Amino acid sequence: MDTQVRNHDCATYQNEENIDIKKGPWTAEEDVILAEYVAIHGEGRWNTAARCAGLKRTGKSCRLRWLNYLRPDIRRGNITLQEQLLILELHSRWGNRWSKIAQQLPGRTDNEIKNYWRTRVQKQAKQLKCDVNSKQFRDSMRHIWIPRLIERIQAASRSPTDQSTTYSSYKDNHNDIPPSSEAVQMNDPMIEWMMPEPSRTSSESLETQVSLVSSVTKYQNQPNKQNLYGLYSEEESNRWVEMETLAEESLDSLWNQENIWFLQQQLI
DNA sequence: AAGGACGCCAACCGCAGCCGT
DNA sequence: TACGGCTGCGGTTGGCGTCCT
Repeated sequence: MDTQVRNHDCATYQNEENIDIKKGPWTAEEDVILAEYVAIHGEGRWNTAARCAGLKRTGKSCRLRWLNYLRPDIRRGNITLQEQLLILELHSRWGNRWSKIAQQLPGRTDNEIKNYWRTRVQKQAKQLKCDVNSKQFRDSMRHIWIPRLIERIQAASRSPTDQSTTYSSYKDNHNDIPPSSEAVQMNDPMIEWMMPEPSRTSSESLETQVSLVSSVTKYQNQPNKQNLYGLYSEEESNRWVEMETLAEESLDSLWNQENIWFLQQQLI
């Protein structure tokens, strides 16, 4: 295979390049050819790579295959709870900037995060009968999903065998988190505390970017402890309660046994 | 057992920005 | 400055596997 990469007549192939560009799934042989080419010549210059490696693919296709599949530091497996939390947080800040979000999750690709968002998160929005970019959905994410996600991570870190001990008590003490029209601004302190410090670099680990314990502490120390449902009209309050119930019901599908298993493995 | 519905994910497409000539 | 090639990004699609009836 190595000789196939090195000895291919690049100039000859250039003359044939438009004859039959291959599309569709990559074969194992193509993977080996591309991986060996990159190992020798490095990343970049993908059109040249496609030609000189003898791959009947476009440069774009080669780049995508390398970045999303062949790269040695690709992280396989389910999105973990911490990663889910970070994705939710970063998306609330940056929107559909998948590559930027992916930079904060080592080993994850923008494609993977994009797929995760579309298949999991947008599904939740659909179940809540609201648009994924709507204020309602952002509210439910910020006030229900993210706190509960943090709670689950905390619970897992406390007791790997007990995943459900504390959120109900947390809710009992924090049923005062209705949305307000001003509360969902991107510079809202409620969002800010969840974000990595601006001075931190993308090379820092996931764990250092999101201090989960301090996050929960800050969240629980929010000054507004009164039942703010009373500040809203009956219709608005009913809508919020309905949305919260729906979110609670649909939330469980966001995490699965694999995530719990992963967390447990981290704690062993 | 069969087939239709659904979810997931790899891969493609179009576009924009950058850079060298 | 204009142009063409390359790269990267976000949106979309199609195929495959699983689930459900």
